[in-house]
Amino acid sequence: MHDTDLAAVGALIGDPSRARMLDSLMGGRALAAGELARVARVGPSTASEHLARLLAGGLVEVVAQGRHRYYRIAGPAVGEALEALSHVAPPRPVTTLRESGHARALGYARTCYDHLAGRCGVALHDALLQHGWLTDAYDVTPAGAAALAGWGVDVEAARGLRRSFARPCLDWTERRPHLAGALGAGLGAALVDRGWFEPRSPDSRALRLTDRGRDELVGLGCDLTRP
Amino acid sequence: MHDTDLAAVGALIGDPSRARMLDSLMGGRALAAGELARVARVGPSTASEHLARLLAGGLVEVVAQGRHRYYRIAGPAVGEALEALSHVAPPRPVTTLRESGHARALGYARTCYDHLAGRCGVALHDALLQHGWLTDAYDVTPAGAAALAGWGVDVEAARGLRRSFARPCLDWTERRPHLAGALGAGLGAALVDRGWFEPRSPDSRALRLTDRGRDELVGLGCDLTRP
DNA sequence: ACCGCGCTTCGGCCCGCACCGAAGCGTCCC
DNA sequence: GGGACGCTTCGGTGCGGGCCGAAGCGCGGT
Repeated sequence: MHDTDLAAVGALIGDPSRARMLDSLMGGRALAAGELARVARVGPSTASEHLARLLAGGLVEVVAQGRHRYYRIAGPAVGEALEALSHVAPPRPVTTLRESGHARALGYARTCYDHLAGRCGVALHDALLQHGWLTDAYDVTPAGAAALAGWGVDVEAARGLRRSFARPCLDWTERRPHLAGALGAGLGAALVDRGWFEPRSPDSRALRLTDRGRDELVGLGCDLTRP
Repeated sequence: MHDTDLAAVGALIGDPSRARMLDSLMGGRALAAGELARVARVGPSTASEHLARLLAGGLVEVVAQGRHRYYRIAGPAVGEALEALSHVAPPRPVTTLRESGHARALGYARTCYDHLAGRCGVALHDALLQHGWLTDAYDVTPAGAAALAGWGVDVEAARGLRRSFARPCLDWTERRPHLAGALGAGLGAALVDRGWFEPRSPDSRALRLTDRGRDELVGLGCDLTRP
């Protein structure tokens, strides 16, 4: 039996350089150490030390490919913890036009570890419920499974994974749920594969909704208007 | 529009003294500054400074009563964030027999901000579902509402609150859901009022299951055996 | 009114951690 | 094979934050 060391994990997240790294990794992609040094705005040696701490603390995992070392978030629980923390984190007022655009983009569509979040994520979640493809017990109906298969989402495969199948994940920008779990992850990947969303940059969580994506989501009844 | 400052909230939690305070406050009661100084094992002046930071950061709120200042967790979102962080926090191995007992007690029954958690919390959640008092969409059936009313839980009042009615909260010791939301909070309070659970100490999250509570829960079909 | 108590604020001290540059190791490419 | 590149480790530096004791303020009780 053990107790947990909240202070240790808080301190890991509590450094600005490490927080910037985790923030980028929440985009769901694995990033190389050099890239993480760049987003954190520190030198390579400093980044190495920070990454060693995140690794030892279990928040990230690493895969070596030749001389490149790719780091990624260690699993859904870490993603969930960071998203939950975002709800209680103080706002950081934006000071430049560039930051303002980035914050707006995050609020519209972004990756929350492995699934779609933001305005678009919440609208999609609502539409799935509205169409009866998803039940309010977060199960998929036969009609829903058929429709999602048309999008390239294998619902049965998602069901067989050793993680939560589908569940609401409270969106920090919308304050309403978007879809998480194995189903949310499958959907997020499929919608990028189909070209409905594309990454805004290689090291950011923000996604861009393409014209095709907008047409499809609006056709589905998603309310994408900005509040 | 704004972005969040993950580092700032991480740093708040990342100090051992402040983490100990938050840990105690997750017991759901408001604690006086002097009590928090004691649990954090620092002097009054240091405790004041830490509390000022937690207050400024929005993690706690304060109520003054005469010369006493009572601090408590600022709301359910903070409780949820701390619980989610507990899932990814490194284990802190216990080094004394006293700590070992405390850790075991936490795993058996504890307050997770305002609802019952641990083995007992999960067993109760499962029994509510098993009896059909709670649906898998986390709504209460008429039979459930009647039964819970018999326990002193006003289900309709819980439904009218400006917070999530009922939802699963993943338990960090059991790795399965216990019941959270307004319903979980009402239930937690009622079971303490009825003497099924009592606090182990004034500044700890750990609860003791009374003989009466055990009889009632076992009679309900709860599996309280330790793994 | 006076004293004790709870709590906060302030100034000073010290330790830990983030940072850097340099050096070293391994991989990749020509 | 040699050089460039990506990354890690190490030693040294400096700064920030936690800690304490002292002082001050307000409340409660006699």
